[in-house]
Amino acid sequence: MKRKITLKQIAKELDVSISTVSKALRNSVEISEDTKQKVQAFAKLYNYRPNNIALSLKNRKTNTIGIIIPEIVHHFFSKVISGVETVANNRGYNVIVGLSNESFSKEVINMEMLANGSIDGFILSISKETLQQQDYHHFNETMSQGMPIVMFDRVIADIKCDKVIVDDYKGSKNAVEKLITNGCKSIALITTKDYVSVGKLRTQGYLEALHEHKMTPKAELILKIDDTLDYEVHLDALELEIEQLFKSNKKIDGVFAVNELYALSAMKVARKLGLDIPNDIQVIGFTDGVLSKHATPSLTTVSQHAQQMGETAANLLIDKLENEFDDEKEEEFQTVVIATELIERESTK
Amino acid sequence: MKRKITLKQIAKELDVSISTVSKALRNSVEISEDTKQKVQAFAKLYNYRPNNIALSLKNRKTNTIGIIIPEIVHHFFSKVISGVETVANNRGYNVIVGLSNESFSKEVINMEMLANGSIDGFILSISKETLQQQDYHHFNETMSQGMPIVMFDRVIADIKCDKVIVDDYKGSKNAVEKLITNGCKSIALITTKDYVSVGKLRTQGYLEALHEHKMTPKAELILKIDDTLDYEVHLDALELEIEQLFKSNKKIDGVFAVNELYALSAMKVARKLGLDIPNDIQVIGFTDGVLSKHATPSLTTVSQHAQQMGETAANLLIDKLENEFDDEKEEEFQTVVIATELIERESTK
DNA sequence: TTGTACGCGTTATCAA
DNA sequence: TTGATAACGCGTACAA
Repeated sequence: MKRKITLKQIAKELDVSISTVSKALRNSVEISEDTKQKVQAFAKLYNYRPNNIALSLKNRKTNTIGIIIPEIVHHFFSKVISGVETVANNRGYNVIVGLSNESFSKEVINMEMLANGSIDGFILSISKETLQQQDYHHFNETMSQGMPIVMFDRVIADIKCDKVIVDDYKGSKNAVEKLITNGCKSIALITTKDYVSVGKLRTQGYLEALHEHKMTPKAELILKIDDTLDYEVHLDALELEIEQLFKSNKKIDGVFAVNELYALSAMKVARKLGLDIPNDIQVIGFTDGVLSKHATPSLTTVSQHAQQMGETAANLLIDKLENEFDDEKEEEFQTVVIATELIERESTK
Repeated sequence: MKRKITLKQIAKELDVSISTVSKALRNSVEISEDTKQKVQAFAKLYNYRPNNIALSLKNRKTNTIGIIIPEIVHHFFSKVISGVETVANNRGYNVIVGLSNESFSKEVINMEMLANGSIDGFILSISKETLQQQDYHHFNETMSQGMPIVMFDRVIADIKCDKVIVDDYKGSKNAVEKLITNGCKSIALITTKDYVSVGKLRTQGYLEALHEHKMTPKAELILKIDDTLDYEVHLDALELEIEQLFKSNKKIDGVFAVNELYALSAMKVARKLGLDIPNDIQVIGFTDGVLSKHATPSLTTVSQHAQQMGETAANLLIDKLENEFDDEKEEEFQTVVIATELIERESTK
């Protein structure tokens, strides 16, 4: 078990100084051809590679970006990571992953852990608990230390940083309009509590679509789910609530759900009640997931282009990292909006 | 924009030496109470945290583990990461993720990038291309440099390192036995080409189960899919092949598929051909995925306990990292087998 | 053309 | 009780 070879060892072996070796390997004109050849051959033989950590320390730059997400076992987030990773790798960066598990304290701890020199900047999506508590000091502190943050999907308007979001509002509006165009007269909405910003925006899109088509929103058609519950319990409760909704509003002929699971649950309950999809009831979900594609019937959804969100976020962050010259200028932050796309499948006519 | 504060700056501010500050912060008995208090208060005020990179360089230990997987947008792999991350965080480690995208060269490049000091050890699952080319030099080189590797799921018997695998053989055998017990007389197998070790083992389990129940395996009931194709093309081709299989073997009353997608496709085709599940045909898949749970009918599967695999791998790796005292002793490698579990749902009787 | 010295931030050892 | 020094591995300005 031989340790990785260092400049020092090469220098010793070849009986030259460390800096000579360093220069020779970087093909400096200061060094004679002879020495260069000798050193380079030796380095190649022993497969010399500069130590990243030493470089990071010296350059005060790690070439690593940290990504903090609420959950990794989730198609949307893993797709975002995939996008980040692709761009990061192409531009010479590594990606280090932290999971908040939707917990405020884990989010804080993870960020502190990484902020102490391990990374150059963050890409993150805020945990539900943080959104609820509305405690954002850790983001501001991180940035005040000169570490840039790019937020995606779950963002906060008040925080000054780059952001990548989806046009939740417009995407939802389009989806609901699609249902209206398809002839739905009584459209239910299955959404989350309002503190999740995206849930709120998607709800607004729903309302606006109804409004524009002179349809009166009815409170009894809007189901706001408390998604802080344990997953299994949540799912059962969800189905019960949806069943209740359908039973007390027999006229429902369209459902817009703000995520994939809600949409699938709606389809399941509808089937159970003997309703045909899409003839009796049409359903649209909001997501990029695999479930939609393979469901029976397959689910029409608003696609978020998660991969593209990740790529965009990574580019924004790396651009910022590599353009620190404008230190004096007032910092400018961008918010990139990724267009959604309605993917029509079998759950709509 | 204030940079993170360092020992040096604190020392300068308080007009003491760097080493005094360092010792005071670590509560050394060498330092007077007075000085300690002064230094600690100041450090707290400025939120001092030791720089990880400097520590890594000094200690030659990064407290970071690298995980290389073929694909992150995949329920199984993201669950493994989740397991790794949980254990790693609890034991004071960070996780840095590299994706091979099933490509040999990306796997090599990613590993080289991380092996140059960024991490202390690897957890990985081998890419398909690597398995096909059977070129494993990068694993051996990495290990010969003293960097431990723990492989999971897709492993190679010849490589000497710790491994975490699932009892693919037994899991498959159990699944097929379940079908037999449930009365299936003609059981089809949908599997991958043999170079994917897990595909091979699962095929063997299938054969053994038939054998033990004195059923003769028939070549025409075994469908070996070439899964190197592009995903979309692959899926269409897959369904065609399955349809062909069903049409030319009308007696098939049971299907065992080595992954979730194959199983779902089988169900889809069966439905299309007017077969009822589970009455006409019973289906079992092999995986941990979400699809199985939410499919219609929900799919009986062999669960791999991906999360547990990740946790086990992380513990193995960290144990090894923290027990390097037995340098002289012959290194011992373990292979931990995680038991599978048959999760019965609606696709079997 | 080569080598010395320094600094990145930290800790450990030894000297004062 | 405190401080100076060396070392981790590297690159570079400057001296020889």
